[in-house]
Amino acid sequence: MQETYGLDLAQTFTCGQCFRWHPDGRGGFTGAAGGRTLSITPAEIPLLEKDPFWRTYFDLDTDYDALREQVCAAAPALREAARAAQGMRILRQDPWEALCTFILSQNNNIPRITGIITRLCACLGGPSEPAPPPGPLRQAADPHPFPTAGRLAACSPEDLAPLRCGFRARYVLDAAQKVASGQINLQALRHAPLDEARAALQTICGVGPKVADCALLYGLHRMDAFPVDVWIRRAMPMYLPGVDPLVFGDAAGLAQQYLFAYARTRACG
DNA sequence: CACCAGGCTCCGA
DNA sequence: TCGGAGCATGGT
Repeated sequence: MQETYGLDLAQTFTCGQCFRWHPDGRGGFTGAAGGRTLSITPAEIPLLEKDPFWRTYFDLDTDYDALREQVCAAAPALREAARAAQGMRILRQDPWEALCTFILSQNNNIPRITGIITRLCACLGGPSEPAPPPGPLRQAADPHPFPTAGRLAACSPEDLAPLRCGFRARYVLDAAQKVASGQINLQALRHAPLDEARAALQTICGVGPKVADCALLYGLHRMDAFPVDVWIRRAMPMYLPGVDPLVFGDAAGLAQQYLFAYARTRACG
C-alpha cells in the first residue's frame, strides 16, 4: 500500500471532479491532462512517482492520512465516509480547464457534460504539445488538448454551436475573455483570501457560488473551498446535522468530497 | 410527453 | 434578501 501512495484510481476518477478519464473495463483508466494522454491500471501506480507531471497531477506528495484525520476530528460522523473513500485524491487539474469544465456542468448531467468536453477538445483543442519523455508509463502526446482560454476568447457563439452546450456557450466565452485578457489571473487566486478569490471568479457571467468553489478546489487545489451542490445540500443535514463547513478549515473541500462520494453511493443504492 | 440534470441570471416582491 | 421562472439540450 505504501508504494502506491494509497491512491485509488476508481475513487479518484469517479468522484465527479474530472470529466476526461474513462474506465477501460478492466480496472484501469484512460484519460488526458496537461497535453498528454495516459492509460493506467492500479498495478502501474508505482510508476507515477518517477514522472514529475503525473506525480504532481495525482497529488502524490500530499499527506492524505493527516488530512483525513483532520476531517474526522472536525466531524466524527464523516469517519465512515472518509474511510470508504480514503484512496480518493484531489487531482491537481489545470485551473482554466477546471473552471471551463464546471461552467459547462451547471444544470447538466455527467454523461452529457462528458460529451460536451469531448467535442470541445475535438473541435477546438490543439495543437498537440511535444511528446512526453519515453518511459514505462503508457502515455503519449494528446492530439486534442483542452483548448486554451486564448483560443476560446477568439471564438464566437456560433463557433461553439457544434458543442451543443446551449446557454452555457456565452458563459464559457465570457470566462475565456476574462482569463485571456488578464482581467482574471487564475494563478493569483491560488493564495488569495478565499472570499476575494470567490468574488473574482463570480464576476464571470455564469459563475456562481458552486462553480466558483469547484474551480478553486479542483483547478487551484484550494481545499478551503467548499462547492455546495444539490448532493451536499441534501447530505449535510442528513449526515452532518448542524455542522458548519467552516469547522473543516483548510480541509473543507476534501470533507465535502468524502461526503459527496458517500451520499452518492447511498443514493444510488 | 413530461421531467430532470453537481446552477445561474434575471425579475418581481 | 428571497423565491421562482427561464434557460438549451439530451437522456429517461
